[in-house]
Amino acid sequence: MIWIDYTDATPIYEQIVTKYKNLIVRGVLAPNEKMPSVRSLAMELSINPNTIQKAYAELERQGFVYTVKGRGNFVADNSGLKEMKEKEIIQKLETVVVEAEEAGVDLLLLSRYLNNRMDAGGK
Amino acid sequence: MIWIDYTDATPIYEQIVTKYKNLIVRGVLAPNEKMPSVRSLAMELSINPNTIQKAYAELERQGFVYTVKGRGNFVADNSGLKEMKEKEIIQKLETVVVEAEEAGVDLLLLSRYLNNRMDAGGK
DNA sequence: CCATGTGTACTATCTGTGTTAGTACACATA
DNA sequence: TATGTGTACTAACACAGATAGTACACATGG
Repeated sequence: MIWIDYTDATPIYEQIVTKYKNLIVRGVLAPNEKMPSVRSLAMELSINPNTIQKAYAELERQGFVYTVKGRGNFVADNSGLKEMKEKEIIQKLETVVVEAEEAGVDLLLLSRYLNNRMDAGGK
Repeated sequence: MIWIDYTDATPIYEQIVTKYKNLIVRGVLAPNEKMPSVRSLAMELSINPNTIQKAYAELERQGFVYTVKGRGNFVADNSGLKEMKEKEIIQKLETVVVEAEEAGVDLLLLSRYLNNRMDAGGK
């Protein structure tokens, strides 16, 4: 279902968090669907169970999954998750905008890039 | 001239690199103008000279300053620096765009935010 | 009841990065 | 010659990420 990019400096547990958030927000994983167990996912990805545990704890903290002791982790049923993810992305966009402003780069440059990018993606 | 934000998780030397790149690109620092010495800037910011050295080495590596041994660091004279900074920012925007796509978030959301942001900034 | 699978909580260890501290040396200039 | 400059080291510390191993509590199906 997911994979790890070892050429990416992003910590493994963060990659797992991001990828599962995307799967959940896109609806690939249905609400209340069971997540892979900590041990099985660790086996599948060939990484340490503690790292999976850390990722799951973060997913739960952010409200994307809920945990039932002795049974496993399950996808949360929350229509607000997509909106949360959208706000997260807008926040990152804002960070880029601020950096552009501080460098004296015209935001029109970003706007043009984004528009071209949308045309290219929707072809 | 610059300051360090200790509430920011970004490493000190990276903050210094980013801030001086902005000052140079904006023309606040003129080409061939002398940069603060490693030791004096370390004193001014109350941080270790080695950290400044690391920042200056990075600035030189990226072509924003040049070094004359025994004399100091000086702002590079290169009209392409602004374009380099622009490409760097576009690259960060692209990263956000990819994350949006992976989460199934409509790029129109980003475009609308950016346009509103430009109107607000240009008031 | 019991074996198994589950989450959870520890401790210990290793690695890499960021930072500080201290020393030393070569070069440029007044 | 004294001072200011960049540069190159080594050592030490703190922290984050990751691994390894162990242990315990809970849920479920036989």
